[in-house]
This record gives sequence, structure tokens and C-alpha cells, in this order.
Amino acid sequence: MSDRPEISPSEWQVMNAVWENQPVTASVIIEKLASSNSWTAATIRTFLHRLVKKGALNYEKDGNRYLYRSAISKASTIKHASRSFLSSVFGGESGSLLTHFVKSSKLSQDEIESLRKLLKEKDSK
Amino acid sequence: MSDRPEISPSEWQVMNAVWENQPVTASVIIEKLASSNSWTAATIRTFLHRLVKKGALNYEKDGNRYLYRSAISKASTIKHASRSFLSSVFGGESGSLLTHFVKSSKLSQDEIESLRKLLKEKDSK
DNA sequence: AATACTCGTTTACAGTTGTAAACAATTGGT
DNA sequence: ACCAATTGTTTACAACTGTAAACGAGTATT
Repeated sequence: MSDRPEISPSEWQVMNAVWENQPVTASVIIEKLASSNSWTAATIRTFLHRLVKKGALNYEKDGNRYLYRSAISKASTIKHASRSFLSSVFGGESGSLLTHFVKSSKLSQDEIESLRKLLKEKDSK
Repeated sequence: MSDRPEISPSEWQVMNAVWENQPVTASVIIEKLASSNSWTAATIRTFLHRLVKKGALNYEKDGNRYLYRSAISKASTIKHASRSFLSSVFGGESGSLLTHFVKSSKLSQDEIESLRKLLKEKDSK
């Protein structure tokens, strides 16, 4: 169970919707994603199907519909995708990545404080 | 000239090598990337070719070889890829992204200081 | 001059992705 | 009981990716 599936950008939309609502039916996912992405129901069902095939989702029958739940954790999936992105786009240099995102993001005062706190935990140790 | 090409992970390797060495011949790129990626020369030439077709690279003939240079800036390409990644994987929440990367990165004291400085510029204004 | 080497170009081919329609089975309404 | 709607399954198809070999033209070496 250690062959992390690659999740495409569209599939990420679906995975995020599942993580936030699981266990969840296809129609709920469709309702959440169709309009914001201009996807038809058929398209979203295809994504669900592929994610099951990839081992990223499980389902359990509930009458004639499925209840989907994730088969991989959000944390580990984020970790995997982040590593790949860091490596491709920033050549593995997390310092550059962080610089870029701090510069290009608008952050609330709370978020800034929370980052300061994390940085404090990082240094002097 | 505003239809940003999508750069695949393998192509990012090539783009990074071009940005760092341009103008540069195919053989130099091959030398830099072949062994670390277990790619044959033919594979790398294919990537160069595709990047030219996508409009991400230009070339100029120099005898019988080409001198490649980027046709798109590293900064804007990073910005584009970062936006997509942030949106897919972190649902657009840069705070979450930053938290994740600060937590999962080992940072030098200098990098930490430099991030503190950036945060200072961000807040109270 | 003949041959080997190097370059770029073309072709190959399977797997992934985006995007959906067609189809079959089941269920809910009348 | 029948028909319409819903759900999942199958099929479709082009573009993009990873991975390279084959090929043709020019160049350097013998």
C-alpha cells in the first residue's frame, strides 16, 4: 500500500471535496464542484471512477449509490505533491519557495503571527 | 505572447538548466541532466524540441548546432506554476501552504532571518 | 574521398488527463 | 405496472507526457 498515486489538478478538486465531506455521494461532490469548474456531472463521475481505480478513494454501497471516502490521507498526499512541486519548480530549495510565497501572498495578521511562531520553533535549537 | 505554456515536471528540469546556462547548446543540457535523471540524449532533445514548439524556448543557429535561450521569464513561469499548485493542492490558502513548508523544511539560520524580515515588511501597514 | 560522429527532425507508442456521451441497471413517482 | 430520473459503467477521443529509436544532413577524422 505504498505506491502513491499521482493526483492530477482536476482530481485534486475532487479529493479536496471528498476530504471535506466524507463519506459522501457522487451527487454531493457534483453539486459542490460542477458550477465552479464548468464540469458536467459525467466528467466528475469520471474523476471519481479514476480515483477509485488509482486507489485514492474507496466506496461502500448505500442502496444504489456509493458513499465515497478517501483511501489516502490528505496530509500524506499533500506532502507528496509538495515535495514534487518543490523539486521541479524550485529545484528543491525550500528557502526560495518560501520567499516566493511570502512575497506573493496577502497574509492576515494572525497568519503572520503564526508563521513567526513556527519560525521561532525552527531556529536556535 | 500571453498564452502561458504548461511546463511538465520533466520540462521544468530542462527549463531550469536553460535559465542557468543560457544561451546553451543541447549537448550542455544533456550533460547536465542525463545522468541525474537517467535520461538518454534523445529524450532530452525531445524535451527541448517540445519546449520550442510550446514557445517556452527560442534558439539561434550557431553553425550546425542551436543555442537555446528561454522565451519566457523564470519569474513569471514560477509565478504561474505556483498559483496553480496553490490552488489545486492548498485550495488557494497560502497560509496553509506556508505553514506546511515551514514545518517540513530544514532552514538555515540565514534563511530564517530573511523570512522574518519579509514577514516584518508584510505586517503593520 | 570515405567513414564515423554529431545534430536536429520525424516517428513511435503506451499511459495520463480533460472532457464527455452512451448505455445499462435500479429506483422513485404516478 | 410503467415511465422517468438517477446512478454507476463503458467507451471515446484528442492533447499532453515520458521515453526513446530511426533517420537524414552536415562535419570532422582518417
